Amino acid sequence: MPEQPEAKQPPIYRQIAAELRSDIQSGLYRPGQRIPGENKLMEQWGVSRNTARDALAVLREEGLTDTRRGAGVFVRKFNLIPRNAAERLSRKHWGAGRSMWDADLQGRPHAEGVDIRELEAPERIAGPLGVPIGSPVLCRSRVHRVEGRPVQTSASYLPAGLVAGSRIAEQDTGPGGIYARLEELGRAPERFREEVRARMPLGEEAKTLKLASGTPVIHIVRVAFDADGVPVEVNEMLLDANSYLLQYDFTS
Amino acid sequence: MPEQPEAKQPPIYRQIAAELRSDIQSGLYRPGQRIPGENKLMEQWGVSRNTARDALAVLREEGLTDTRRGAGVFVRKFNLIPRNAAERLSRKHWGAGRSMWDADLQGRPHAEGVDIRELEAPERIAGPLGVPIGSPVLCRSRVHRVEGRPVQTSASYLPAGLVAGSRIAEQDTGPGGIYARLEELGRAPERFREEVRARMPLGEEAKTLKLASGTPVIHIVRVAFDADGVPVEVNEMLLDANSYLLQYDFTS
DNA sequence: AAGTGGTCTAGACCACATT
DNA sequence: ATGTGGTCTAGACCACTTT
Repeated sequence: MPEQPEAKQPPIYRQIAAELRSDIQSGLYRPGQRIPGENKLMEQWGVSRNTARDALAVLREEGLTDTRRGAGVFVRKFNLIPRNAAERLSRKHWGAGRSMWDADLQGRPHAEGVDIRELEAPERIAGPLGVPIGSPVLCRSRVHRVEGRPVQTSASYLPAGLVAGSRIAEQDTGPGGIYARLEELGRAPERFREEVRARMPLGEEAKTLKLASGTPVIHIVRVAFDADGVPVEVNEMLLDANSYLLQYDFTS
Repeated sequence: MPEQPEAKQPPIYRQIAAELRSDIQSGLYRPGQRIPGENKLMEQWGVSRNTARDALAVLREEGLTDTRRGAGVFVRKFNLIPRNAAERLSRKHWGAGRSMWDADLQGRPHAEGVDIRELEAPERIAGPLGVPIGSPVLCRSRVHRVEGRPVQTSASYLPAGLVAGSRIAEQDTGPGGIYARLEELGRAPERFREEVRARMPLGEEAKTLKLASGTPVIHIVRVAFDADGVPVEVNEMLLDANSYLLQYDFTS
């Protein structure tokens, strides 16, 4: 009698991961709750430390768990900040003297310090901004925080010639922010384009956003155009993907 | 003389990863090119296999490299498909009898097989679609491919009552697709909202999209509203984040 | 046949958090 | 003080790809 070829089993560490995953998704382990760690898995499954680690690494890379050294492995909690692009940038927001950032948080606290410098436009900025590579641009960069936790970095680039002498180059840009100032210069932004990518953070990015592993970043490049269709600002943002829900409205 | 406290070095595997990363970003290793593998790193750095593996795992999780068993580790190539939401869904596209999918690819080939079934609306669909949980909906799901490579899964949900008897429930929905059929029913989509998240794929998702590890997915839920603001369709999509560049245009 | 990455064991020591 | 995860070694065998 010919032997039935056994269906090839996945490796042990994936079996362990699969069981833990389904226990999380079934709600057996709830968000914030602790799941079996390396030592427990070594016992329960009779595997070595590295194999148990491999299993836990799968879940960590899937973003399902947070590991805290010395404490254990915990089911991750999510807390999405809705970010409606059109609403944030509608004239009534900056026209009324509020900052765009307020729109996201609906009044929640946020600390910030703006770094302002003039530099030579790198290629990825010069292109969308419609200026020659290396030409002088003003860069306003900052880290956005929610309850002390960094969730986004952003850098706003404007042609140096455009903003020279305006409050845009100052720490406090005044009521309505840079868009209100651009309007005073007769270059109010009319149209926007956002380009959105998602990828894993590089070493440095993960550090500044304090990202747990298994957390992607959302990379947004927004170009603001004035009434003549001329770019006036390029804003490059990096968002903690576990903290954001992007919303885009449009019509046919 | 008091000793200067040595700046704590990062672990070896991170040092190795950092060097390889900068060699990739500096262009020393170009996309598609092979980088030192486990055995090479064991030699060069005098470390054990697992430590070399840990270093390569960092790059893999950052999405910088692809590893091919038996072949080696290679710098990843990117090939972004631009996806302009508004353009895809503009009336002139489906009005002219073309499928939305064509807009992305500009004529590039794509195979597809649509799976059609009626099921009870799960919570995450029923909510946006504005129907009770468990009520009957038609689901049209498929895998989108570019040059044979799966890059997206999508599932379109419509209230069963709305589409009963129309070609929407058939394999071939006819010229202009389901949106043209909805228009014939007097329920043409007027307004859309897309909600965009990014996260790591779960085990099954990674399999169907054939995702290399270190590749996030972009999760889009699009709701289409008719002229009265009533939802007529919910489309849930999962995109290979390494294959897509999303574009959104809007005005202030 | 030779080389590559994938899985796994059995130990060890460390840094950190909790008790 | 104890337990946790983080790093690392030194082996081993396997599956796969390339030559």
